[in-house]
Parts: sequence; C-alpha cells; structure tokens
Amino acid sequence: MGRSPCCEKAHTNKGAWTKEEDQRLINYIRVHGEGCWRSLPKAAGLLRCGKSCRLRWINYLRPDLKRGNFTEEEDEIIIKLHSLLGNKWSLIAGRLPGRTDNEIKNYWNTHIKRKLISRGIDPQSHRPINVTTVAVAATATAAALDTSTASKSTTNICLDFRNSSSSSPKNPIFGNNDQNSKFKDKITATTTTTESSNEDTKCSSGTTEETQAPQEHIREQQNNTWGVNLELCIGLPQPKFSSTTTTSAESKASNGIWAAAAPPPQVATGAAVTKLVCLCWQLGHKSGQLCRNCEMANGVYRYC
DNA sequence: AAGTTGTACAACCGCGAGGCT
DNA sequence: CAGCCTCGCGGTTGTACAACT
Repeated sequence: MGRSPCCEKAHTNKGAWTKEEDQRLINYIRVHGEGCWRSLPKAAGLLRCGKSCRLRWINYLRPDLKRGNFTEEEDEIIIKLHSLLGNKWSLIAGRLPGRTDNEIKNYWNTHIKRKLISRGIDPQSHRPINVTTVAVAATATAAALDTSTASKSTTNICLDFRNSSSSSPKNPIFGNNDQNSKFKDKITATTTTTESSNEDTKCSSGTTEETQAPQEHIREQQNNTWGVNLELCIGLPQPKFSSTTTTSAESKASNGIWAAAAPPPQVATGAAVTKLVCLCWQLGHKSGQLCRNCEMANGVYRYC
C-alpha cells in the first residue's frame, strides 16, 4: 500500500519563502485561523505544500515567536529537559514559550552540544565523557553475554519507581484519562525512541558514546534491583538505593531536574518518605497544577 | 582578494499516530 | 476493522553568511 504524496509536487514551490508568500500565508491564517493545512495552500493562493505552510507558520511567522538569542536560563532549561526527555524537541519547546521545536533542535545541535562537550559532558547521556567512554568497554561484554536481558530491560522502563514491575494491563501510572493517555504516549515514545536511537548507531549526529546508554542502564539494573533508569526517566531516591544510584539520583536533582517546577509533593509510603513527581505538570501538560491522575488517589500521589 | 572551511538556521523528507470513513 | 488521510515530529539537508587561510 503506497502512501499518497502530501501534495501535488509538480506544481509546488520549494526552498526559501518569499515575502509575498509569507504575507499571503499570514493574511490567510489571520482570517481563517490555523488548521486544515492540506487545503490551505490552494485556498490561500500559495503554490506550496501544506506541510511547508505549516512549518513556515509554526517556525517563522507565528506572532508569538520569540526571536533572538537564547538566554543562559533557556540554555539550562533545555539541557535539563533534554537530560530528562531526550530528543523530544516538541516537548522541550512546550516548556519554552515563544521557542519552536525546530529552533531548539537547531540550537542544540549548533550550540549546546558543543557547550556540554566543552564541559566534559556527553550531550546524549548527560554524563561525564570519560566515565562514559570507560563504561562502553565495561558494558560491551555484559551486553554480548545477555542481549535478551538488554532488550527486556530497556523496554520495561517504568516511571513508578516504587514498583518497577507495573505491568498490569491498565497502566496504573497514567490511568485512563484521555488527556494523560496522550501524554503517556509521549513518555512511552521517549523511552522507546531513546532505545531505538541508541541502537541506531548510523545516526550521523550521534556520538560513539550514545550506544552505551542502554548498556549502562542494564548494568545498573543488574547491580540494583530497583532498576532506576536515570537516562530516560525521572529517578527518584529509593529507601534502599545503592550508593551508585543514589549518587546519580542526587546528581540529577542537583543538576536541576526538579528545578523546572516547584518542589514535588511528598508522601509517606510505609516507613520511607518518597518524593513524587507529576510529569504532566512539570512539562507543561498541566499548567501549574497536578493533573487528575497525579492527585491523591487512596491517599497516595501517583506518578504521571 | 580569492578560495576554503565552519556555522547557523530554514526548509525538506519520511515516518508514525490517530481520526475518519 | 482495514484503508486512507491529515497532522505533527524528529532527522537530515541545503544554503547563506562568517571566519579563516
């Protein structure tokens, strides 16, 4: 089954937009609003593909765009969010008003990557480069010994760190809320995408260290039954963390993973007090409040 | 001054998700 | 429920401009 082209390519312009084209697009959207990108070019009298129009509007013409250089504060937010979400540029952009995913992606590739490298931090793993390099060699053998474990470990990523085996048919983390299910997809995509991107060593923008992230995760899981993947998820301090993991978790916190939001709510679970986090809230899915799924359920906050 | 290399960013491409019929 | 369509995302490319030799 072939996919039909998104537009009639024979009669569409490509390349840089002219001022006239921009003006036509702006005028049309002012009158009719955004949406229905496929029919927009024809209606607006543009010889462009709908996708191209959408991109031009979102990345360049939208009136609420913030032009100009990124501030130091924005830099740090991007770094923190990237350490949390990976290359989920649209989610990162959601936390930076006036910035587009494309802009952030470009900025990351041209500025922040270099900045992190100069700090001795691997831009993909957000770990010190020398540690990462050593880990590659150290984990290669383990990966070769048990690839099935590797596969299992990377796919069983779970945000509920109190119980890493939350594999019930209905995900207890995200519940059934439709809004959250969309967000759940995003988070799931984050984990799976990162997994595949780590496999995908042909990626030209990657580094050799990229491939070690899941391996290191496996090693962590082997050494630590809590199985917290600090690479892909929000790591939460557990009552019985190994020293290594605890350090990593603290390191994450000190690097400001939580800094984008107010201090997370705390709840006593058994004898231990565990910090809980609403990702929806942190990432802007819910503005300034916990989502319904994260609110007290049976006296316990839930991860979302 | 001319050629080469590096950088920044706009734009394109292919794919997956989800809705609709 | 399969097939199609649209939208949105992430990776990649193209190109203009700056810096360097």
